[in-house]
Amino acid sequence: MLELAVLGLLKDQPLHGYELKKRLGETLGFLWGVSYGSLYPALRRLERAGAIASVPAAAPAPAPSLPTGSITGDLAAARLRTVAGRLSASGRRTRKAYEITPVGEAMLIELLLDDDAHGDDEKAFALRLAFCGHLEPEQRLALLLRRRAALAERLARQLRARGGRDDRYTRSLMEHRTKSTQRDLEWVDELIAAERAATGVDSPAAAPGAIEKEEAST
Amino acid sequence: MLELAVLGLLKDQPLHGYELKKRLGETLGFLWGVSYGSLYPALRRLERAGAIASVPAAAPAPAPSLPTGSITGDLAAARLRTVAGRLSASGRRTRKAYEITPVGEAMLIELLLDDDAHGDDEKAFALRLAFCGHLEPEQRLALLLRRRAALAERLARQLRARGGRDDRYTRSLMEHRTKSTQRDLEWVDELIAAERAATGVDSPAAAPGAIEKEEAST
DNA sequence: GTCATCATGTAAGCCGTTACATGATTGC
DNA sequence: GCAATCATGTAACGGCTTACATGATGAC
Repeated sequence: MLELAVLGLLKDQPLHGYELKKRLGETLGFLWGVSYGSLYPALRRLERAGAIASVPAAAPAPAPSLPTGSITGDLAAARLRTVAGRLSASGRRTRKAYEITPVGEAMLIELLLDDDAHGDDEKAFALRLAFCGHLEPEQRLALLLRRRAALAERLARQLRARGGRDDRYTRSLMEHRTKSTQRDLEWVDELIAAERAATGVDSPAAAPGAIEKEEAST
Repeated sequence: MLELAVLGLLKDQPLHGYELKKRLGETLGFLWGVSYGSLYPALRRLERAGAIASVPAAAPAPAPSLPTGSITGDLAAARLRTVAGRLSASGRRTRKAYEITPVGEAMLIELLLDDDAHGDDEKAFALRLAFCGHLEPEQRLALLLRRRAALAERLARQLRARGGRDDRYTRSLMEHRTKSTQRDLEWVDELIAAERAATGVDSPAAAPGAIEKEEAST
């Protein structure tokens, strides 16, 4: 799961560990916060697997002039820009930026499609959805449909599960959970509808509607 | 977290490991499914800590005649009743039922109140809510208020977090998550209101309104 | 020169999982 | 006796966390 997040972020641009952690915590932070103790080992694993490579000298593009709002964050960003400028001239000092390789891109696709879904299920889907822009339209649709099926099954189970603890609070909890699942289902249905509308309704003859931007090359 | 669930279930009645796992998977299953590999070690830990005790000969009350609906389940229940009848006469054969001790009840309260909340946060609260019937009304209210605060803070963070990946899917994801948090907040507010209505509005002078049933003794 | 921050990493541990091993009871 | 299920456990591992150790850089 961590690997999926890392590859997804590196697909956009090369980054070094520290910066990766920040993005994982800030821009993707509504998903989860990672710690160095898992991030750096993960980076080494990915490098050994050939999915990412230490980038030679390219200074990472330092977040196109969007102030974060946090004082320390912006100070850090300013300093980073300075450093990056020097680095492009003299070579980096201590930082190791990584870029994704073709192998890594293949792995990213695989992780996005992989049904196994290690871990949380909720978090796993959220992460996949956040990066599903890198998939082909049919693959994306398949991902959404699988999610829909899982949610539908869960809802059925929840509606069936009239048993066990009959406590005021437990009941309220179950009810709330069922409603949540229903809303999740509706949401995914909207996503599916939007997807179908964009790609050509249903038939394999797809209309050329580009949703956002889409690049596939290295 | 597992310990909280185990103690909460044992507070109602003595159970053996196998049955505990089933309840964790069925009646509380919307929370999570535990495996023997964590359940049995947890039981031994709790026993060593003096929180639970191997029950001498008492046959566990086999779920007061509520058919589960599942064929195998009901068959198993029937068999269990037979066995239990024999056991009460001749002593149990292989099963080890556990009952909660006063120490365990104290630990249960502590775990319910403990703010640390190891693990998932969502799951942790769901679990606490499922067993918060064992708390005093003020403690329960405090638990709900803390949850409310946590959700409010999360919502503020989510509303603030206008940055990072500006991707169609990520945006939809963030929006959906924000809505979910809002609904969770509303739900908790309802619970709080109900709690206040039941205990005496707000002042420490509590009205004697008993919501469900409430026992405190061993 | 010292402090805050950037930056990389290691070690130990937690909390859970899957897979495996074992054996008693009961229905057929 | 054989299979299914009830029932208890162990071993190995997985993924992530916290806490710790290290050091470079720049601001003052």
